[in-house]
Amino acid sequence: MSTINDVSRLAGVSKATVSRVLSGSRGVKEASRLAVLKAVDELNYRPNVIAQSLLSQSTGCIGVICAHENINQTTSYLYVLEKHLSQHQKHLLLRFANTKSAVLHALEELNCGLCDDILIIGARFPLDIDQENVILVDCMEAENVNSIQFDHAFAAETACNYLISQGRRQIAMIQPQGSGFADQVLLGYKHALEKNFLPFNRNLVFLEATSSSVALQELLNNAATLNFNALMVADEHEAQHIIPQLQAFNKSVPDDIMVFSLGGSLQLPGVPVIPAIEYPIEAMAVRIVNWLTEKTQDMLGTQLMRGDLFIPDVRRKASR
Amino acid sequence: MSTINDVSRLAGVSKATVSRVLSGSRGVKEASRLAVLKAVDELNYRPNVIAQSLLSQSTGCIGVICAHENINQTTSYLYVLEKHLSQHQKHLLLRFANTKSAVLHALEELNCGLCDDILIIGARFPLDIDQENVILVDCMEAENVNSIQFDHAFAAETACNYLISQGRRQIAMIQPQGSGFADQVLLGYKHALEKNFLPFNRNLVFLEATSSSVALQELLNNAATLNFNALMVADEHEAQHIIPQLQAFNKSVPDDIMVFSLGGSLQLPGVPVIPAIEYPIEAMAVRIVNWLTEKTQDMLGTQLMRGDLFIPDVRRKASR
DNA sequence: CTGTTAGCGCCTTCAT
DNA sequence: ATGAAGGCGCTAACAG
Repeated sequence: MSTINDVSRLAGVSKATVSRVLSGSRGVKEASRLAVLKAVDELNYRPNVIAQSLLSQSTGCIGVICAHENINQTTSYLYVLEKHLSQHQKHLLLRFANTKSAVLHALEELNCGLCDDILIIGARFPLDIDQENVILVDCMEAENVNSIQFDHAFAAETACNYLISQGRRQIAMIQPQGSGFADQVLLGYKHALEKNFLPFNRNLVFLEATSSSVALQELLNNAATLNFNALMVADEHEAQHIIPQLQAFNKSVPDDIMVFSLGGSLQLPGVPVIPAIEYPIEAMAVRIVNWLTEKTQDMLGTQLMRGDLFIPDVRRKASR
Repeated sequence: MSTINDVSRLAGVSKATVSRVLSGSRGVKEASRLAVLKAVDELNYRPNVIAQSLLSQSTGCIGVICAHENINQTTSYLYVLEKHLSQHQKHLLLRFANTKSAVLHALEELNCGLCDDILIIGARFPLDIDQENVILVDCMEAENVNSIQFDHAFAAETACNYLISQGRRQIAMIQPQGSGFADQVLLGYKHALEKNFLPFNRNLVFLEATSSSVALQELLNNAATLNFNALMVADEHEAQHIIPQLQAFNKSVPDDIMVFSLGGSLQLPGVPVIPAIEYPIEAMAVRIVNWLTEKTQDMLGTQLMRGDLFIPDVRRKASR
């Protein structure tokens, strides 16, 4: 790799002039400007970003630590994030970490000059971090200033309302252990019931379920008395586990039981499409990039991010 | 962030001594060693990797450009790669790029001092790159020295043999346009037929299919005469598109038609599990990391990577 | 054993 | 308009 010295020598000017030409060339004689450009082209010179980083004290690298349990959930995040970051000449440095210690370890490794800022996404365990350049996205227990959180109560309320509007008044709910949002979800769930003058049945609700399978079995064992006709689960992944089990018990989806995902739908080919709350990843990415570039407005933590209600289009079921 | 100067000042030694203590401290008086360590701890000092990189001319960053069409395919790659890379203190710099120009653009941006080496994964378009520090993984037309390629002919042959062993002698095949491996796959397919003394029926094979849907329709329209009972498709994604369409035509899978994926199975919950050729990602990651760290053995291009035959365990169908 | 010196490649004053 | 010099934070060679 050729350096600025090579260029300056070949062009017969000083390093300073080369630098000037390459960064907003103003106050440079046209002749030397051309000489520099020619030398640059000849040597195929590209300024070393590391040296620039050392000087500017910023690398343009954003560390992204994916703490989500199931990786498929993160894929769409990553794709959208990378798109927005690269549009702003920022680089995405990827890390996976499923436990608190793993996250902290990754944080340590990334946070020693390599990354300007760090995103932690989808952690389902408490994470007492309070660094200025770290922002938590969809993590639990983030009283931190820098965080983007989802409005799970609102999601649950919307979901209930939708289900009720579809004639489903016996709504069961399973939240896996350690989701971290059980109380918020329960709040929204209860709100919706209250507003619709429906009673709250404790036996329909499984918060902190060790196994969603077992919770489902318990629901099914009491199906005769509970008589539930809708089931809210945490995310698409859960839903796709649950649905075959319902079918195995001769419950058709959605006719007998409508399954609703509170955490987005993957919409992969081959899997049944179900109604869901879909969090606007694009909008989130925009908010993140804004914060990364502006750094002034701390509009991150001010308001919870609300998802959209996604309803499967039955007509398009078979099409691509 | 505190620098080595702060530490040396606080510890009352020179920068050099600090550096010595932190990197394989030998030949340092115990007293000053402890003083340095104390100062380091007090200031919470961590050496700036950028400055180190400038000196060592290597950043420990590996650029990974995902050129796969469908992102879900890349997720498992990324996860495994990141695991192996971070174990070797290397960082994964992620980029998505679906077109040749996008890949070249990303390459340009990553290849100016930021990344030591760059991986391009799953490009389905020709990519005439010949840089020492770039390695192509599962890309088409990689006569390049640095590449890991999959043995698609072997995969097709294995697939056919398996299908024939299952009593499926009328094997259809759909390869999407621009997969880049159509000829290799065809080779393996023909080999298997020959070795089993089966005739080759041109109408069963769709290479360079603009739309796999249309190809399937053509197959189904001629189902009476073709009478096919197996169908090989490029990957799981294709398979999950195809299967509902088969079912819509009252063909049951796998009873009437066994669908086989030549490019791995995602094994997501909710989607039917089908037989497939599964490429050993872990082994691939090991090979890649070996090359990145050793750089000596060019065992990358020497042999094609062969996949394993994956057969769904029917008994476990309903379990997690 | 330890401090001084000289750069890694770049950019930014400060003179000229 | 342009060159020389200094320094970003660190390490390696060279003296002591």
